[in-house]
Amino acid sequence: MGYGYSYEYDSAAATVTISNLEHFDPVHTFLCGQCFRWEQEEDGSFTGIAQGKIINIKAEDGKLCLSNCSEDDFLNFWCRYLDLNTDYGTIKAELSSDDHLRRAMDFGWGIRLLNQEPFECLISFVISTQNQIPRIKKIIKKMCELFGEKISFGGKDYYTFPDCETLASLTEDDLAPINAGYRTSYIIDASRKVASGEINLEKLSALPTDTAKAELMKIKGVGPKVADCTMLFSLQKGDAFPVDVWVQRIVRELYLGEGASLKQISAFAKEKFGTNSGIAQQYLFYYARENN
DNA sequence: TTGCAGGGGTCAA
DNA sequence: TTGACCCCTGCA
Repeated sequence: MGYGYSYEYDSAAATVTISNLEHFDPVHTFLCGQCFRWEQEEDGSFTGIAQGKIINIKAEDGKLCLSNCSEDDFLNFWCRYLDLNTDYGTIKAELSSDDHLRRAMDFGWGIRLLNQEPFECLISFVISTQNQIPRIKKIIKKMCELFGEKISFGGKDYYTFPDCETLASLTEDDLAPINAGYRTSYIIDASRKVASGEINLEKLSALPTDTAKAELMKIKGVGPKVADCTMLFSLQKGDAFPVDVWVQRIVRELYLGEGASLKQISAFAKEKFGTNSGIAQQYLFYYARENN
């Protein structure tokens, strides 16, 4: 592979075991706030669904174990989803010239930026506005239960994220049971714009970040923060720097002082972290949130 | 028990 | 630039 790690596939157990993988920790990666649907199990492992596939990921003895995973799915999907072929060693070396960031990276050393599915990511962050994580998760879960497809795994039922056509066909009344409040109309607007092709999420990935951002912000309920999150977590825009209250707090405290405006914070990130802004944001965000 | 503030922002005026 | 906002939770 050329990225330091190697893997073994056990076809009888449908398990991929990855060895010598650095800079990856499931707890850091799945709980750093970039995703809402990876569930932590009692044994500390995580179960998640993407592309209609469900796997369990467990870190053990320095190895990473992917259960319910075919070799084909690993190579063609999960590898990219988990961002395993990005060289985090080099990125971290570049960022570590900054003392604050080095401390944040020591703390959240195992964060990787997932390459999530764009539509799910977009809707999830539309739901996240002016909301707290437990409620965000609850709303998304309910939406998947009502409008996704059921998949059984390990004796439990899981649900896929609904596709844009399904959500686009719904009314606000249909969505009332998920209790998303005023975000309900945003969900419908976003779904209809994607389903109709007015917004082509896959194509946005190839556009310059500013252009893609402006496109996304044509959707109701999508402002600068939601657009940045969607681009960073699902459209491979590593230079996107989502500024939420936590990032505002920590950037003001560590770098710019109390008076810094939102605009100044964005400009600061662009200048200081450049193409690595997104990953820098995740380390800072996780560090700020876990340590208040 | 009840009431109130505030939350991973965004919209509309 | 400034309130209002659905709903939920934590805390007097």
